[in-house]
Amino acid sequence: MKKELEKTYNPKDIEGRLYSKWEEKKYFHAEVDETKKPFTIVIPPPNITGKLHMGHAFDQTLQDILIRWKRMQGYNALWQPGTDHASIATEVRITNELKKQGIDKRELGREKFLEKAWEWKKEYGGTIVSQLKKLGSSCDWDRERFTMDEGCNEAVTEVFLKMHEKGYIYKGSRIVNWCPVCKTSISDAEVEYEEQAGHLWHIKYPLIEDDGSVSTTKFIEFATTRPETMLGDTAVAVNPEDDRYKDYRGKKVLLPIVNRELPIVEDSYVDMEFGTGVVKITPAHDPNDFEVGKRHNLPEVNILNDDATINANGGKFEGMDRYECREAIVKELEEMGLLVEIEDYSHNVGTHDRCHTTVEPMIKAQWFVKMDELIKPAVKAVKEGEIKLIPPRMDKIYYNWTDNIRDWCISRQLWWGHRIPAYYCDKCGEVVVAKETPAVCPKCGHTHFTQDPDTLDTWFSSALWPFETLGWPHDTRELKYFFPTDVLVTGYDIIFFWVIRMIFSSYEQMGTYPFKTVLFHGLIRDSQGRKMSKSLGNGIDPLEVIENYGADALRLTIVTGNAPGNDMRFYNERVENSRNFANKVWNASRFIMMNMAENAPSAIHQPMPANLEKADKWILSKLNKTIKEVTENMDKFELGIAVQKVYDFIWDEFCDWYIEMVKPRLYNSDDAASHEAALWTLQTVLINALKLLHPYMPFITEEIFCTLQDEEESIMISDWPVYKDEWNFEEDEKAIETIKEAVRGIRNVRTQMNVAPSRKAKVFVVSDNSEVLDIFSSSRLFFESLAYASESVCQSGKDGIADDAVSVVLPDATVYIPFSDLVDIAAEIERLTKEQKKLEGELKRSQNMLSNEKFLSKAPADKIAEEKEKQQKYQQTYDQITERLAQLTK
RNA sequence: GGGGUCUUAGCUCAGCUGGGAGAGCAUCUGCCUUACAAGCAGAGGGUCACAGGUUCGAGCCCUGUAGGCCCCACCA
Repeated sequence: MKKELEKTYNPKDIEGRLYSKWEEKKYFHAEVDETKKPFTIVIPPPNITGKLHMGHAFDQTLQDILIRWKRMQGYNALWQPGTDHASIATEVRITNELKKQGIDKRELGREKFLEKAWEWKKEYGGTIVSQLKKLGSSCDWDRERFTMDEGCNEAVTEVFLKMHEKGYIYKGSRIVNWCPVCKTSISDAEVEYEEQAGHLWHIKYPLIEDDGSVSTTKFIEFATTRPETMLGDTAVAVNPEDDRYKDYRGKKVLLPIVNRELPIVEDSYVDMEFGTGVVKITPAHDPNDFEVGKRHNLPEVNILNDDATINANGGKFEGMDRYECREAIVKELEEMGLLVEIEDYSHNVGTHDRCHTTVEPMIKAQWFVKMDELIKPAVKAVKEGEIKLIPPRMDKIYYNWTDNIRDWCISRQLWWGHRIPAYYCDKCGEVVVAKETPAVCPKCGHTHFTQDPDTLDTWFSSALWPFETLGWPHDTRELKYFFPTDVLVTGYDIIFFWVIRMIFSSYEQMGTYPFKTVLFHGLIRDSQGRKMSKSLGNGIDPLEVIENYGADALRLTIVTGNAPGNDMRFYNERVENSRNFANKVWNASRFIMMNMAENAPSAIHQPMPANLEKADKWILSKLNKTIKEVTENMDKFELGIAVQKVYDFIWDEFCDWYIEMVKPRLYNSDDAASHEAALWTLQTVLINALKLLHPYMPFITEEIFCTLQDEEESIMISDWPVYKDEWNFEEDEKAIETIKEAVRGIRNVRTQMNVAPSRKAKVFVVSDNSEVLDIFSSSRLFFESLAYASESVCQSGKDGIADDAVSVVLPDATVYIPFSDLVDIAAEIERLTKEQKKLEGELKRSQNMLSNEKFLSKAPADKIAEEKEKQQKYQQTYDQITERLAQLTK
């Protein structure tokens, strides 16, 4: 039974229904099948705290396009989905929720807190998944994973143990970035630098004379942006080359307020050009000073509590907030006459990327991953092309990071996360790294242990994502079959956080790469090119876009006109255009269905009719080329170019030309064979075009496909079109192009002359070439309708054509349209002269090239042939115009 | 300081291995032509930032200049 499409395209009516159908039919599900080639993508797991944003939409669309395309090509396509526990983001969120209920996290205690967190995860963790589904994502939801599920925990523990054994994981007291609000250390990658207006306080410390007295005349002056850290100063430093301070060598200064004697040390770290060339050294609260302290054996005085208030080492300032203390100290120094000046100073301040609190460098005992050895295979993989980054410029960004790699701080002072599998003997403090609490201390034989309270950086578990989701550390069939994966799609903003860490983790644990290709995309920005952010309130909600325009329109917008790795500006006009295209496809399909006979079997499975007409062959040939090119572009991940070609083919060639060409045949059922041929072609081309479009616009293509031919279950499991030799019709392509050229010329002339569209005119096609005449006469039916002709006459001479007829000159024919009442010979001459001038220029360019011996000897043969052909066309057209002008001026 | 990247039509952007500059939106003109006014037909609009170089040939490759953006490191 023939079904019908709704009169108007309404995405809301179809999208939800089709997605449910796909899920029910298990089209997204992939099972190990040795007879088929696998194609695997693992999802960048969205945070469970997350709400769908444009970044997800970008990610998801690209992945879904690839997965759907490969599935249609016959691959066993698995898109492995899951979500991320996002330790800090989630913990902060839950802590705040509790606070609203008047519950303090610490008072609640770890166990109760985790219970709440899991409850929260259960309730909200599914939100993001249901939102991803709205985009049409064909993930294998049966295989959904969570970075903190049992399997992932097993994987994490396994990796921690192995790496600890190899010495890649160690515990050490180092300067770490400390967030005083989240009260945890964070990795270097999580620090975001912000330009902030601040001050440079010029301060001086008095010199201590040889006799031990404090000088009232000699001072060492320097500048600092953080005066409160003077409480932790344990030296001042100068450059050993700096002659200005050669008399101060080996001497001491007095730290005011605290009254501690500080040595003057010499260290090449000090930049002589900056300020006075003196730096105060606070080893416990500055990474550089920490290094200086190590070199000179300076004491480390920690002055801060975990919430960035001053601790007991700050003496009378104890309990003050760091900024409060800053003011108090400056005031006191001023009173003592030790404050030289205050200078406005803008500088970069490190902040926590999650809460934007200014981080404090602090010395803490933390767990680290030693990077120097681990990173080596990851560098090699990209250098030798085992892993391909797209676009290629990402290589350099990648190396820029790997070349400057530092050890990775992986411990977090949080509760929501994978707990570090390290146990401390309650008696002797011995550290045992193990899967479970050890029974007996290997050192002292004690039997009570306390587990390390810290959890691991979220990215520690995400780094294992490509293989832990497939069952590792167990040797599963899935792992053997689907791993290594094929493509990773993600934004360039997490190349350091995630991509690199997955690569080195995979080489370390699996001995091979995690994916062959990484397809990077950029950021989606607002219409003014600004980053979308909560504070600016300029974010565009993808769900709202879907609501207004449909998921297909959103997807098309995201992929159109974007080259890999580039940012894109997003605004509604672009989505509107996509929606209009969807509407175009819808209506063209509706038109074709309207012309199909009731109860007639769809033509798709009929063999190609023997009596295809020129126009039919032309569009088939065009389709054939489009199939070839689109597939090639997709093979190279040039999705923006590929979809543009599908768009142009459907709108320009198929809708604007072919459908218009066949209308007379459809409306006239006298010639049944011609009618059938047109219908067969319309359906064949439509179905194939829909298939090409399906990865980009899954819903609308499915709806049309199923309505058009209900014997097929779904377009998403149909075969991807392939180039067919029997669809290649070079001659017919050329013939139709000639007619198109004539039609365009006629329309053009009519517009210029202000001829009402309703006014039809007789058209004469004159040519010496009988083949050309044949083309026009055999295409008479549609040529006349497209060219607003009342009738068309093909002839070899000018018999019967008024001398003052308007002419459209083609390379091998001239079309005459007699408009006795509209003719303005002067205007006609002007128009033709203009055209002639244009051609003259083209001819000149062509002739110059062809008379250039170097071009002839060096250019490839096909380029030369192409140019010769062009020149011939120009010459023919030029000659005819000349002749025509001679007639008119006679 | 190190690295990356961009500069193409009024706007937003494509332009694949070098071979006569494209799209969408906007503008102008004419059309409700029985698939589509979310449409159709036509038009205008670009020294491809600038200066050199390589090449028979450069928007594309190389060097430099100017301006914009991004990332990394961070100097107190």
